[in-house]
Amino acid sequence: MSVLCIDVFGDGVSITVSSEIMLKVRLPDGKVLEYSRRVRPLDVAEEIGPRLAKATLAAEVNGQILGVDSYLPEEGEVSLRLITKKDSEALNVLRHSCAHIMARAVMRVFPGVQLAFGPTIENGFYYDFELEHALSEEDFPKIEAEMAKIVKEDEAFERVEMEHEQAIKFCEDLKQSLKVEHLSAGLKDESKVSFYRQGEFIDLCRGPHIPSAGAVGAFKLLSVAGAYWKGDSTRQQLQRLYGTAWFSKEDLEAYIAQVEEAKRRDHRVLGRQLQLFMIEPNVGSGLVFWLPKGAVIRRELENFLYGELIRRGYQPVYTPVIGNVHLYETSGHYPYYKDSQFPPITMEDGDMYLLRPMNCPHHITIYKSQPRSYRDLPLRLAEFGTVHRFEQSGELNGMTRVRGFTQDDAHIFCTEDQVADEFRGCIEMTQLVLQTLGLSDYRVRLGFRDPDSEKYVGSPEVWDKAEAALVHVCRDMNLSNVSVEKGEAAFYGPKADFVVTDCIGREWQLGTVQLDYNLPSVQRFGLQYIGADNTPHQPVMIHRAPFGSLERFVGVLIEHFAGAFPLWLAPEQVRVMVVTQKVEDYGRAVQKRLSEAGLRVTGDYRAEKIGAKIRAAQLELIPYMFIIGAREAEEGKIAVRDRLTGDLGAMPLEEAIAKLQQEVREKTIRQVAKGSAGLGRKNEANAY
RNA sequence: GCUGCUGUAGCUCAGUCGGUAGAGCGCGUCCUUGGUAAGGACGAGGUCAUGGGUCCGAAUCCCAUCAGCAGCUCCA
Repeated sequence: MSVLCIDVFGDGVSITVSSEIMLKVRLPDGKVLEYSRRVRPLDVAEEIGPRLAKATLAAEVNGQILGVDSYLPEEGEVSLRLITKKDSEALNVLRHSCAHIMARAVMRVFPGVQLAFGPTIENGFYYDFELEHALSEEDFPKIEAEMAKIVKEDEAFERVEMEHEQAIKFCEDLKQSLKVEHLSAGLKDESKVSFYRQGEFIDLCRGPHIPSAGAVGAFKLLSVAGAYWKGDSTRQQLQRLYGTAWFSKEDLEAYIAQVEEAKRRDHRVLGRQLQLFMIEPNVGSGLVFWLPKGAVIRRELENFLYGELIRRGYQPVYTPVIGNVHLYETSGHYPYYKDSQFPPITMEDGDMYLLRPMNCPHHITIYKSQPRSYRDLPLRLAEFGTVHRFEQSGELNGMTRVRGFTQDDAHIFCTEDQVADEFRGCIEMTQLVLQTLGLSDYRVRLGFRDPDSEKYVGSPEVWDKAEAALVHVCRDMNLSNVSVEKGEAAFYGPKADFVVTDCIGREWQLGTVQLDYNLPSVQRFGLQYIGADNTPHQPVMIHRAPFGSLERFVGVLIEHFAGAFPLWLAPEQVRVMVVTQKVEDYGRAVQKRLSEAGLRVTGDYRAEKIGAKIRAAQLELIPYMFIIGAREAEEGKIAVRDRLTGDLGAMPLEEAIAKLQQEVREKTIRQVAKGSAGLGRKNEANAY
């Protein structure tokens, strides 16, 4: 008698099934539930009788899905991961099943469709199809109606296993040529593959699936787009249909609300509304104009970082934004990256100049300009360096993906012994930057080399040493959320990328610290320093940029703060407004005093009601309003209004100035209210 | 670069069957001088992305180009 043990992933429930349809559920508290008719696998098993082994197994107790999967218990005990509804994994299972349901519906609406792949992604799923008809949103209601029908019918997902050859034949009979290709290419080494059947629909699939379609509580088709077969841009393009699915309607609604929130925070929208930046197609795609208000934010960030650079022993430099092509030939970037560079400028004498795509060769040029001693190291050269890369047109996106951008770049030249300390310093600086801006939710991705790949330069020993140093530093610093990803290294060395999650859950790769044993090498720039032993040695380089680029960083910040910047970054910190024009003179005097106190201030002396002026300032996300009426003018005070909390009452001007100056000095971040984007929300005064 | 969608006033958008353009916000002027999220009146503002084509006639239909959006591919 074969027994199937289901090991539970996560919270310690275990289920045992015998071939005689016996099932026990052991809960974490030790209690054992005898199986009941409500346990799904038994229902399915009974339907197919002796073919229990082929049944899809899933466990549902008292209406809760405990787990899903299906396996053939051939001999003895088989271990099977079981997923509880509480696990994030359970949603993925649900969504993948929903992808099958969607594919089934599409096949019903558009017979003859070819199926490609249909995996889950964050917050949803997609399925790639090949079909003549160009899918559009107009087709969604039809497909969704068919999906709803399938969910309502609540048919079970059934696992079917086949020998490899049998599977190929099977897919040929189904006329699913993409599946045939996948079986004979990607899966060619598998002796056995599985399919999942649901009614008339059957699809090559590893599983697992929900027990039956009814478990899908809510779903919605989202969009359709092109995607290449097997992710290869040289192969045919398929139609990718995106959708999302949840256990309940409430979850779906919450998700849709979150998407709406993201749209309202879109830096491209806020950037225009708040007059932070613009892009003018007549000048060029992907070329950013920093408008006066955006320039304030950038300058404040630069000043902040500049102070840190000096404190940490960096030496700021300025270098040319173009350079002779030879430089980039030596670095190895040209012509290797030719396609993503602006084409070189060719002079009459044949000399070629390149708009620099990176700053490193220029800093290296400074290093090389004189002999270096070990006493000079570490040499830390910093520059807000503007670079240009000709990104493909479809890759451009607001400020987060542009063709001209400024890196808060620096290159550290040091000895191998100094690598660990320097690396630590870079990480600390990046942490400080993120912490100061309230981007506290991030992970550090250590990109290591893939030992089986040959695209990396340098000896394995050096790599091992570098990677070990990184791990050591991260461990030593007690960094949480560090993950090692093999194959993610730069070709010249391992790196640590800071992947930041903003306040609505999206991930952005911003800061980076990279170890480089390649560019200093004899094959490249042949950098040297004279060691204590009076012989030449090769330095190690560290490339680092805490922000990554000012453009992307500010783009992310706009969305993170929903345009409502902390006081020290706010383009306009205070607005003085008068209740009546009779006190305009006093208002202007207050404005002048604020300006002298170093605050960025404007005044609103229009012949408008005070309510209208307040509203305008609220919508412009100005942190403080100093309101002046006859009373204040008489008492020599101002009435302070806080954008977030409203009227703070009257206070002496100097007291208010001190309060604001302190807030600027401390770079205070006042609550970023989730669910409030700031602009465009009407009749929701409390949201601010 | 690829697939699909989109392009009308500074912004957000409407414009039916093809008959040479409209709203709100914003902007300007005037009236109003007020107490914590919108006072009123009047006015200016558009070669309907650009270039071709069909038609008596094109914002509207067709083609091309450019740009934007979503996704793919890419990201030193």
